Amino acid sequence: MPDGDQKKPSRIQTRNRLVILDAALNVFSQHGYRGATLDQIASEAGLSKPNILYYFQGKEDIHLTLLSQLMETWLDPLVELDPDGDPQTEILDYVQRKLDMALELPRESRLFAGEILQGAPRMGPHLESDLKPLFDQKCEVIAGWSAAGKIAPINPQHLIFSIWATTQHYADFAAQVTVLLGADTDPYQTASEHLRSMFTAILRNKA
Amino acid sequence: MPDGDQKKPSRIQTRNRLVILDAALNVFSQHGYRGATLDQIASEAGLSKPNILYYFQGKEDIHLTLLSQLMETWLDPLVELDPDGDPQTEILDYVQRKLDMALELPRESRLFAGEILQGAPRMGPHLESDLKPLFDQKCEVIAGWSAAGKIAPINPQHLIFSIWATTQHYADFAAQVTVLLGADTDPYQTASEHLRSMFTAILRNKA
DNA sequence: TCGTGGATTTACCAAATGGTAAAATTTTAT
DNA sequence: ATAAAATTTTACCATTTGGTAAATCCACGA
Repeated sequence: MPDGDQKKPSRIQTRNRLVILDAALNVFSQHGYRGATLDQIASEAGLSKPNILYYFQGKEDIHLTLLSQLMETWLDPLVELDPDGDPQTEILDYVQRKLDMALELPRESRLFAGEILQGAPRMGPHLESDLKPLFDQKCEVIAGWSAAGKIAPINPQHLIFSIWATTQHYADFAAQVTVLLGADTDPYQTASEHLRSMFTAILRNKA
Repeated sequence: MPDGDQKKPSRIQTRNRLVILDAALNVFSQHGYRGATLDQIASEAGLSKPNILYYFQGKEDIHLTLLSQLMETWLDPLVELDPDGDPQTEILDYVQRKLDMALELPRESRLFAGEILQGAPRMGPHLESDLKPLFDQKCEVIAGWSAAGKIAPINPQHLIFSIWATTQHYADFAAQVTVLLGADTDPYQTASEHLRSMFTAILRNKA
């Protein structure tokens, strides 16, 4: 009997929890936490509302589960940034990985964006405990490269912000991008080229 | 008797409509359209719920009014980009105006971001009719500068996306920025310098 | 000062919301 | 096959939601 189950989950449990989380990702990423309803999640999951509450303790539990799972995926591209690799390559590859992730997981990107937009009320602690240490660590790596003259002098913190902003923009603001580029245009190719050329210029910059 | 009033508004009307819109901006920008409640808006405005519905036809009317008013303000910095000015100066000044606006009007930035994040269900038409023509026009200006060799070769559409993304990031993701930079650090000065140096590098780029 | 129309409050309402209890059904191990 | 456990459904419930009707209050010009 699930909810706060300790034993290993049955096949049904595993399947239904996945189905519910997938449905919840659709709804939460589209309407935000307060705008999402259990009925909508239930309907999208093809289950009854009480059935959903059999697998999760409540609305907040579902949301929190999604955010926790997402955090790992989300930090992954930054984790892979290798202090011993070639600086230029490492950063450009990081940009590419972030862009790929935004385009492959737009719902996740929007869920994250929505939570931050609302002041991270349910994710503040995760930011402090998971994101900040990694961020600080990688900032030092980039600062080291910068100091050693391997890349242009640059503020590492704001560089990372710029990478996040420009890549996630294509997921979070997809509705706007689509209108402005035309529904037929696929932004991926051009976006990828633009970002590569842009961050190349920044890392080369001599002033 | 207001609501869809035709005659010129009284002092009380003007004041209360402003108070309501300000309160609504707080609530909508923090919780999104569906997550916002009339009770909350009323409470924040210091008025009763029926009193609010005396001035606006309903929740959607308030939201729509906010978005319409916002659109003008939001396009303004781009309107000011002068085709006859010095390209480098014009673009860097545009970046600066966008950053200033994000830091001075964070609620407006978040309201806008939230609406786009949710697929622009109530603003799609405005994007097509107001934003797109201006966007296309300014893209051609930049493309002209690029073709004339006055700035580096660059994709104008994605350049503008990058400007929007990097500047609005400081308003929309303020919760994250605050955690990562430390609550005591004021991001404005460093962000401004970073963005100026970054976009300078891009516009100078020879490849 | 008094009437009139604008402004506000009180008292509601139907629908939707997150959630629960318990009965009914299905799965699983024996 | 059958009992026990896991799963799902049915029938609710209290609260909140957007919104309305009507009574009341109040400002202000004649």
